[in-house]
Amino acid sequence: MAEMYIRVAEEENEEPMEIPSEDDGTVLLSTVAAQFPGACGLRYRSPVSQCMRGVRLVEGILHAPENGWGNLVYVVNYPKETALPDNKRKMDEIDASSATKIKRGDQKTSDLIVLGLPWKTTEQDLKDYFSTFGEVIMVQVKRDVKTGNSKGFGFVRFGDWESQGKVMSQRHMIDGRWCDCKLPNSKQGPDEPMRSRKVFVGRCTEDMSADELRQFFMQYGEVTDVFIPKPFRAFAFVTFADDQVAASLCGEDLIIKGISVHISNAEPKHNNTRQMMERAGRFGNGFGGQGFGASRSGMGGSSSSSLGNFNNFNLNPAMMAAAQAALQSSWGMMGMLAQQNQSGASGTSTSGTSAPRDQPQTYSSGNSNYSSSAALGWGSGSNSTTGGSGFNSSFGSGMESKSSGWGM
DNA sequence: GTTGAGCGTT
Repeated sequence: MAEMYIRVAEEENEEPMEIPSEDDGTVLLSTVAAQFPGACGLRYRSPVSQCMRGVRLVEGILHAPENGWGNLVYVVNYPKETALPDNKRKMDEIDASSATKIKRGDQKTSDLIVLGLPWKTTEQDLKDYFSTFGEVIMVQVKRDVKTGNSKGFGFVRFGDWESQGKVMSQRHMIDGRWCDCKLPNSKQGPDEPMRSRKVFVGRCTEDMSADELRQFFMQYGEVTDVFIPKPFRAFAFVTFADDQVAASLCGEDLIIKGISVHISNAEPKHNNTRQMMERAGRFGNGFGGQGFGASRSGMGGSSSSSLGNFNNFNLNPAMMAAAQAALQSSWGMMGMLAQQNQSGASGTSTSGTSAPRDQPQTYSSGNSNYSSSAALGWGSGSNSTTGGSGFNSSFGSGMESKSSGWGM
């Protein structure tokens, strides 16, 4: 079938945009969503019945009505009535809604990190590419100071919120590589696990591509990220723009390409103190025999000082500081392994290797290898002034050592 | 085979 376009608009009487179809005459929901972020379907007014009709949507693919797409204007469906993008609101509505929007402060743009850049990509290349989405007010390519080589990532900032949203909601082919644009870790506030926007997708099969997953999950809400570990491990992560969408899917079994996958909440990536503490608590009975971090619900709330939670245990401040230092240092937990038995210490160290980039990379920044030989003594000895139990008990489980951000 | 890469010399 020859290339064709269907006409799509935000509202029935608004100026339509032409959206390309696939060779087989279907239209991908992702194609629609690329122009209308958050779109979850299409509808149209039947010339016969004068009623609105939904367009058939199967696993991210929109199928033409019986007599083909024709010249009708298709109207975008959004998951919720309120999801209409602000820039499409009518003027009087803007005045009404902008006050609350601005008060919430979620209109401000932020630097976005651009991951996966080809080594050769320059700031000019970035600017040229991203300018098609809106006004670009800053681009950077991060380089090794000594060599001047690109580190393979950069930053971009847009002048307006809508451009930023659109850029974050899709992948980008830049100089021949797929790149992702996300909020950098430094800008991601601490996110309560319970309100995570990311879900874990278990029982994936190898033939489910990231793109297919994105198209599938798009029906529930705007998808901002899909992650499939390589090599294949039968699971994936899908991040939504809206935490409520993520929450609503948890526990569900969904059928993708005929396969039942299981959705559950994504465990936090263990790379910050609190999360490591919580996790540590789940393994060997850590501190004072109490378990450590309590359950999520128990810990909840205070996004501020994660150390505050230590007050529940009889550890003196020096130990608390040292504990945090140890957790964040490249020694990870190893430094804290007391001379004791390691009860559950086989751990889940993801093979610290691999640089699965398809371009040769030579100048890597090594962080890694915690040689298990050196055991810092953490006995009950001289440190403990508060008498109580020290760090005697085992602190098992291989912890990774990197420290960066709130990866959710 | 059910828990993830990489994050900014200001």
